[in-house]
Amino acid sequence: MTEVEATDHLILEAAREVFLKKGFAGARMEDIAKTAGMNRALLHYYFRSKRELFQIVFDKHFTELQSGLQDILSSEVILTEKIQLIINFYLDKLEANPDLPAFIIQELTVNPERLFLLIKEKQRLPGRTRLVFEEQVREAVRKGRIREIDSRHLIINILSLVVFPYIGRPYAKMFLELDEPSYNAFLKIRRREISSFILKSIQP
Amino acid sequence: MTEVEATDHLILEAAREVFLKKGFAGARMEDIAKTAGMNRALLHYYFRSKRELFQIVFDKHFTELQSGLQDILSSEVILTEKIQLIINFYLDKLEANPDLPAFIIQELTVNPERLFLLIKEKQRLPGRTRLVFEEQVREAVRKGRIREIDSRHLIINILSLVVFPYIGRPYAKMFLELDEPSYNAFLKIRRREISSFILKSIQP
DNA sequence: GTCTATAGCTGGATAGAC
DNA sequence: GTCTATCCAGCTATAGAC
Repeated sequence: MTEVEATDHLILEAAREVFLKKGFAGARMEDIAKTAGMNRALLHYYFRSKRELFQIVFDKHFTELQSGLQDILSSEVILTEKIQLIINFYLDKLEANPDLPAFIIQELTVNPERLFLLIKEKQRLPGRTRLVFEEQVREAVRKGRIREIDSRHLIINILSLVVFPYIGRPYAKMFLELDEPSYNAFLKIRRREISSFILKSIQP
Repeated sequence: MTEVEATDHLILEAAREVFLKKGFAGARMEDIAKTAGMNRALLHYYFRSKRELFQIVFDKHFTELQSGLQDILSSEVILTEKIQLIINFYLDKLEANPDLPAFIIQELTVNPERLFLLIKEKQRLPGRTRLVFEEQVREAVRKGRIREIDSRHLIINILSLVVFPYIGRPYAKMFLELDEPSYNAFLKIRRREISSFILKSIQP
């Protein structure tokens, strides 16, 4: 790694940290600079603008999540195991980056057009992989292995149960009256809870 | 209603509209003023600051949601019906105010301390009503009417399934490749889907 | 009460010395 | 490449005329 690459990397790490915690609007170039151990001017020397820096961080995280999900959806494993894989893939990511969902959702809400550019760029429309999953669900229903259910609702249900406790963390903490460590413990146990909840609900 | 009250009300309505759509940081006093048909100076004449205006709007919506939920949780109806009531209460609110969850979550994420002030002010800790619900769930489990489940996970599951499709709307729309009207239709059907999903998953 | 004008601050971006 | 100094836009908030 050359020195420039190393500095690039240092800045991107700092940017990741600050943007994930504060979002685009809330983040200050000053904070990123300090975290990276330099001043604002140098930041702008390496990356023209705040927006550019943000896009790099955002695109990396979003693409990682999305292509991970699509890989699993289009893979050739039986339905129940596939559901398990999705849950574990997401929860692993979220345990490592608890702020990730809020970060992504907030940006998509402010800036929904970006999504289509990103998807087109990566040449990977969700439709195709979703159709594979849809067919698999229909097949399972036909064979009587699960109850009648629309695959779109199923996938949204899975994502809801996995992601909401992270986006809604401050609310859930208050409601359940748990402090940070207790809430994290709650989330740990929850991994198993989500699986059985979903598997139970699609039983024939 | 006096003239002052009418103007107050006019401003609060405008503020509600703008804050819900843009959040605190994204909202501009100029936008609120225009929506209310006046200029910024007059806004400041009626409400000292942007923060004050925001708090009024936020507190009203949050308290409404929260006390509605607590009323249902502590009411005396059987468990399955109670679940149904929660789902319908939330979905009615969300259909009328699709931006509400993102608005609330975003503020709580940036400003979690406010929550405790709000709760204390209203003299209404969630703990007590949660305990009623907890006991009800335990009772249902004991009587073999539902399977063994932790009431805390159950309530978080319900909220997840109801709220996520609204917070994650831009993501879900892209993933399911639906335009705005189709997605709204999807959400309409979903109301029934959520009920059966939950009720199925807690069967003994 | 309602307006115009403007003060004052915050924060992204750039110039220019080293 | 890295820094200090500075510019400038955007926005909240207030002063002051009417």
